Amino acid sequence: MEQRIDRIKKQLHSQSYKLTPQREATVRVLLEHEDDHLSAEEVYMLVKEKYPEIGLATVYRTLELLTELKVVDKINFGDGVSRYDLRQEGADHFHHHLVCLECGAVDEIQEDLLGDVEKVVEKRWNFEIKDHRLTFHGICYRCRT
Amino acid sequence: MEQRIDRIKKQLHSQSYKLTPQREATVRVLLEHEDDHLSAEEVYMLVKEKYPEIGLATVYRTLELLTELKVVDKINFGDGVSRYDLRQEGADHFHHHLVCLECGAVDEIQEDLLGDVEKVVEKRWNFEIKDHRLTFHGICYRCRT
DNA sequence: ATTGTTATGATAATCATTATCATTTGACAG
DNA sequence: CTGTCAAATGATAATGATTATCATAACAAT
Ligand SMILES: [Zn+2]
Ligand SMILES: [Zn+2]
Ligand SMILES: [Zn+2]
Ligand SMILES: [Zn+2]
Repeated sequence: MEQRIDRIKKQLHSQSYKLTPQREATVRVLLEHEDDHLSAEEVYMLVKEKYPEIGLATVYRTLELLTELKVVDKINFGDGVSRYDLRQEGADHFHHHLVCLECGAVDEIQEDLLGDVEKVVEKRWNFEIKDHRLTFHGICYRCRT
Repeated sequence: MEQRIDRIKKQLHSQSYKLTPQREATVRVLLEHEDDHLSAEEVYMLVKEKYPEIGLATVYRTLELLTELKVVDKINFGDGVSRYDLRQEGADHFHHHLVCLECGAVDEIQEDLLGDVEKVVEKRWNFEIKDHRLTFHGICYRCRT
């Protein structure tokens, strides 16, 4: 945890940003909820517990900054809000998601399943892939009877 | 075109919805811009050209209805708006997208590249796939020097 | 201490989408 | 034909997420 924050701190410094207490509190919340997919409002509520004076705008700004630095990914599952998802450290690809139509759960697939597909796309469509988003919608293992 | 509208009409009727002039005008716009990825506002502007009395709310309602009927798919590329994409007729899977980070172009991949991946997900994660969303972000063939 | 830059918090503004409601349309019964 | 009723529409208000604004605070570097 502390080392992870330290590395994010260094990453911020390398672009001459500071790790202010507000930003650190926000990063801690994200780390503590690594498996969730929190909206800005949800992050705000959680950060307030450890840093009650923080403003909503600061949370938005911090999330935007972390997105720029590729510490988090901003994703959208079609409900009205953006959600923020911590990247696996050092992962060169963004993980995939399983959204259950029954119970709404969002599970993650960390494995890179797209290696072969990406080769095909690069070659056949002459497209230089930088990133991807892959989400499956269906029925999760819990909801299958 | 006409046959296509006729089939959509039947599909509507089968759920006891009517193909009103407003709805037909909206469907025509979608058919005429099959390769684009229009926002509700953009559809509204285009429909107004042939049906100036139409209201924005009606366009939203029609797009929602067509989404329900799976005539169109609602997608989100991360700019602030939802976009509506006509499904290939009879296609059981939703096509994929190539978003260019350079010029903003959105190209389509109609082939189903995910067959093998989906088998793996169904088996290894015990997840019953109903639909998917796959988007690649990168540099398109036009922008590669 | 002075200056200048960056970050913050409160709040207003924006903008896409949804809800409301009076009116219109069109199918259908008598 | 009229009258009736549910569905659909259009104008507009309301909502809700996100962004912009701006005065103030933090803080590093003279
Ligand atoms: Zn995730
Ligand atoms: Zn489930
Ligand atoms: Zn498309
Ligand atoms: Zn391009």
